[in-house]
Amino acid sequence: MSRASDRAYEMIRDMILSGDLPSGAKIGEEALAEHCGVSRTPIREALSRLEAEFLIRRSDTQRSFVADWSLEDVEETFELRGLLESRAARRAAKRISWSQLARIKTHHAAIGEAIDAEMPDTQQFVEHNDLFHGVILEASASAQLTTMLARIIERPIVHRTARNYSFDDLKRSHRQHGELIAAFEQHDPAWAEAVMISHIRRAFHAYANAHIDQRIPDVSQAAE
Amino acid sequence: MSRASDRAYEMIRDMILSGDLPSGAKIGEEALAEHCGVSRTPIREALSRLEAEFLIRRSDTQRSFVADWSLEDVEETFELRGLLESRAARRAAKRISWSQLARIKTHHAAIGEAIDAEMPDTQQFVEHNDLFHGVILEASASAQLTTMLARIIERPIVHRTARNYSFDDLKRSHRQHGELIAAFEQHDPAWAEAVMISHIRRAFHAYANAHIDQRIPDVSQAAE
DNA sequence: TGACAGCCTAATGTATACAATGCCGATCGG
DNA sequence: CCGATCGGCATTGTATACATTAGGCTGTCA
Repeated sequence: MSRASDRAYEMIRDMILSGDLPSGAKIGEEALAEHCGVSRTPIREALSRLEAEFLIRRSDTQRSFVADWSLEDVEETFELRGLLESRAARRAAKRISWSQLARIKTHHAAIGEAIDAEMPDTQQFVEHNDLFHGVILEASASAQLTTMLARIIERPIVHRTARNYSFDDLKRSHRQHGELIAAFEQHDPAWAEAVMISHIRRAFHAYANAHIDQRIPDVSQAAE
Repeated sequence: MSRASDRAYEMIRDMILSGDLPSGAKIGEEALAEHCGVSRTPIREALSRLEAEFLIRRSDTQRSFVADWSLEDVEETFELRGLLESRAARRAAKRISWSQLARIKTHHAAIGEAIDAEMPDTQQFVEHNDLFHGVILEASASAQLTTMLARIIERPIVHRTARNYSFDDLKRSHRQHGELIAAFEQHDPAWAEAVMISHIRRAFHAYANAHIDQRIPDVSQAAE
């Protein structure tokens, strides 16, 4: 990630995720270029990627804006993610290797440690949660599924989900991971798929409950 | 969108689909720029889009090659498409309006005419087949599903498809469309979803049978 | 006073020059 | 003769200047 366009991509993405760039804000290439300390060329490349990931949207005349997410959009995202990730789990159950299973158990254990502590270690939870799901994607052996999911997971909602988890949510998530492992050990596609659907569904409701009567992405009360 | 990069995109895509650029061929930006009569800037943009649509693959050092599609890759594509399009059908069944239903019936009738003729009118078949599926996507009311599917389905691929369809294939496709309409009229999500899965699945096997003991020549042979 | 038109500004699209980086071959040493 | 390393060459990454186009502002006319 040493290329300028990659750095620009991460900077802009972080600005959106952190709320520095509020929903609906207009994005000028020139301004971003100056802010990121690069020229417009890598900025344009970064914007393309962000558009593909639905973090920004473009007007009919190619002006860029930070995407604003309605609750319906959020539910759509979770629906799509559940669809793709459950299919990945199904494929993974058929193909997962012994070493992949071993790795997934390692991450499972790490997550267990993270939430067994007095104060749950969210950092460690998120990190190994990503790795856990990453192994499933790898085992699914579908480059296309992997690519499509990668574009969804970068989304703000997915990113913020873990923060909204209660302690019970974290434990339930961990238990579902355990059940996924059992399904993988049995090489049972239907089981793995069902658990994954449930897993993602739960994540959605955790999110929805946390934002029950709020307008969704207004993290940024302080507009510049 | 911009004119030069769009033209470049279409030109390169057509070269790939027509086989002028064979699978695995190396793609140089400079060479393409000269061939398309534009500079490298729009070429790079076109290559990004083509990569997102899996028509181009990039090496670890960003060299571009025409993607080579194994039979497994093709099946993956059909699997993904079936997954997304059946979900679109399910959503559409719940939401489709009377006027959308009317439009879909119009296209259904047009397809019927196209294949009832002495010589099937593939042009008309493909056109209204696109519109038929387009209405379903519209009725699904999911921008994200729509966008993702747009990246999977390349129109020229669909167009090429009709040529590989036997007369019976065309008639079966038409009958399945009729069943989809029935499911929509009943607003029966499960029914619509099931028919769509079957619809896409059958298309895959039509493809597989047509290429049963051939090395996959290129993407343009993919069937719907 | 309101609406339309034309210019002006600002933003995006494209071209080109330059920088950095990977690839390949040639040459030298074992 | 084989392998490794170094250097030139080809290709991609970035910057910048220029072209084009959208959108706003203002002035004028009804």
